[in-house]
Amino acid sequence: MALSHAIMTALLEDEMSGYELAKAFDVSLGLFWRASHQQIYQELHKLADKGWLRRETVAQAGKPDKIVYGLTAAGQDALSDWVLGGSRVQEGKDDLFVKLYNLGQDNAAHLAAEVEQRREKMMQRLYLYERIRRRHYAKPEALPVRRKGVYLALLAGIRQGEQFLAWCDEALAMLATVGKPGS
Amino acid sequence: MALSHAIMTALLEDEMSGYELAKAFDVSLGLFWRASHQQIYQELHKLADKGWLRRETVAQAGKPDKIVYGLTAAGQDALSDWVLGGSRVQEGKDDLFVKLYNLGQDNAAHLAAEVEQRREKMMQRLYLYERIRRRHYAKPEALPVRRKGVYLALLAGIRQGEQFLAWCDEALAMLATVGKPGS
DNA sequence: AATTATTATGCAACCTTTTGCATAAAAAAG
DNA sequence: CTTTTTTATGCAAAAGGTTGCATAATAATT
Repeated sequence: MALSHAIMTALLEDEMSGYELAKAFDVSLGLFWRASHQQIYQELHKLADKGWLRRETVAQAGKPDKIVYGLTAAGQDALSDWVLGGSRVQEGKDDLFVKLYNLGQDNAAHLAAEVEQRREKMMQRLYLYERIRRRHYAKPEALPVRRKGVYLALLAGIRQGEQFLAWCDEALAMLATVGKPGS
Repeated sequence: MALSHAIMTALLEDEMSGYELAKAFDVSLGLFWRASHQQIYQELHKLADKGWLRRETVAQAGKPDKIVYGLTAAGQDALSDWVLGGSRVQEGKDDLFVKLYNLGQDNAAHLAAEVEQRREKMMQRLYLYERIRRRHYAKPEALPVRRKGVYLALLAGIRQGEQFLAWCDEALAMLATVGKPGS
């Protein structure tokens, strides 16, 4: 289970509340590791109980109180150790590829529409990636060490997205020939 | 939940036992949808109870009996309907990308080793993909409709894999500059 | 003035997936 | 002849993740 480590990683630079973490996950680490707010709140409790996070209630003007979490020394150690251990990969699961195994004249149009939709979504995501890249990672060689790692992760996302767009185009071209009169 | 539909998809062409399904998942659909044998056996029971699969015990010479499953008409209908519905994507989760956010002089060598390992694994997988492609999908335009879909899924796997290899090379180059004397 | 959106946290039920164990027959290896 | 591997199926506990609901304060909208 590495959600805990993803959360601690997000807390490396800034202290944050559960709510802020949930939002940060949507635009940064979350692009590589999705988590719902329920999961995050639960995990924060566990990590605080373990002594890897410190919790502090902060009163705010004009907003409800929040509980801000920060890494403890023990948390930092645990995180460092984890990085040096083995990695797990949980391969993604996508209905679309299973559906393609069921391709036929009757569903070719529907599948093409789904591919088109995915293409759109990926375009939007790539747009976000590129904006982040230009703003924060324009000169990757000049970055401080830790940020170079973040850059590499971002780069993986960009490359994968671009490749996916190209595949969508190929798939759409082939799907267009299926279910047409001349086939 | 689409494991059930992945299983039914695998049974589209051949009837199979749970054991055979588990092995087929390792080299075909399973490249897009991982499932353990426990999951498969459990799902087979559910699908048979629902009436979407037919079960038949087959005695074998020199081997234990097996239970062979095949799609029923109801199962085929359910599968067809599912293809026309909306899709779900469960994005993959990979410790490696989270770890990259923790890059530092102390762990750069370890992370490089992990990337190198991934590269190796992907090379092997790509080798398998390419063999399948050459043997069964050499002329994609000439394939029957359903097989064209399978080809597109395979193509996605190949393209993604090739992209990943390229990323690994870039990552290794950058990681090599971290933790070195001149940085 | 009433409704909707945002900030903020959390419980509980359920579903899915993983992990560990158990059984059993036959073939292959040592 | 004993051990290991392959074929074949399954249970049960635990972990991980999703869905739905609940609360509560303030800000913004209609």
